[in-house]
Amino acid sequence: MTRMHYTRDNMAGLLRSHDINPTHQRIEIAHALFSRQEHLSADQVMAIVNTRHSETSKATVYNTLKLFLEKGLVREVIVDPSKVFFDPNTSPHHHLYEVDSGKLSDIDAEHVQISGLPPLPDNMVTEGIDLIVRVRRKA
Amino acid sequence: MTRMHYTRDNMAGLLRSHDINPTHQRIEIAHALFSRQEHLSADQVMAIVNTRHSETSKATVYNTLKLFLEKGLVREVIVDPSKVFFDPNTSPHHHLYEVDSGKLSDIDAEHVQISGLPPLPDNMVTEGIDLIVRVRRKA
DNA sequence: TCCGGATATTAGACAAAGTCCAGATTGCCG
DNA sequence: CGGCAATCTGGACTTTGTCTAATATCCGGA
Repeated sequence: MTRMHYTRDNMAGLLRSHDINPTHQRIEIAHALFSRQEHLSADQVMAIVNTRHSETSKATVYNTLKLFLEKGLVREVIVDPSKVFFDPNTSPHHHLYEVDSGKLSDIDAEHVQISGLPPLPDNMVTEGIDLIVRVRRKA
Repeated sequence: MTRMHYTRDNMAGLLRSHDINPTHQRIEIAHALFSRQEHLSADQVMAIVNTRHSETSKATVYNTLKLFLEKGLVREVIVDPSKVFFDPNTSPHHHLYEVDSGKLSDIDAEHVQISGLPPLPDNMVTEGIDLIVRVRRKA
């Protein structure tokens, strides 16, 4: 996979390719997530987008992140009871969570094997498997 | 493992064995969790404990659940962004989460193998590995 | 028994994350 | 330009959880 530049223009294309109407606010929010390639909470996204002067309302940030989620542009990572993180990396991967610092990083799923899971009932489909390794700094 | 009765008297013993002073409120909260053997949120615990007449304050419910957590009597399950579940089953196991209904059930860890996780940095220790299988009812 | 300190509990104010709504803006198409 | 649909907005609201200062309970010793 070639390294690409996450310019605002490219964001517009990315949004369109996911069937999302690329408005100014949506482009800024996508840019915040993708240019950093980091896990961000809604709060953090709002702070980034509104650094210079307030441009985007809280409601829009939440609506947009939910929209991105539905359209498969980002993933939701639930590791901290107090806030949800949004992950611009949608390729299969797991997470490493440092409980004291709150730092969250990716674990490539490529070499991780999970076996022995019991079969699901017929009327159920797997939506996703989340593997979270919680670590702590040694005393 | 023999089936046991989760009487309030047995709860007192259980608390003592975990180095917890068995007060009336703590016994009631432990009883709510262990007699049901279910995943309960703080809200649900409070509702159960206060069914007949209000007996236990919100602060005490939260304090007590946090205490149980520290003492290793229960586990915390973070699957729903809006609330934390407390799990009286502390033996190694994973979770199955039905996203539409919010129903949460256990997956015994005995036959599940997870391999290929990358090594941790030297100064880190694993606190726990959470595996959550998210399922949805077929359309 | 009574006292004193340590431990627990409480009500209610507070904080943070997220939702909701009704009105204002924007952008597009004829 | 006029109108419609989609989007955005401020702000009120809800929910989950925390904090604090005051009160209650428990227990050991004199």
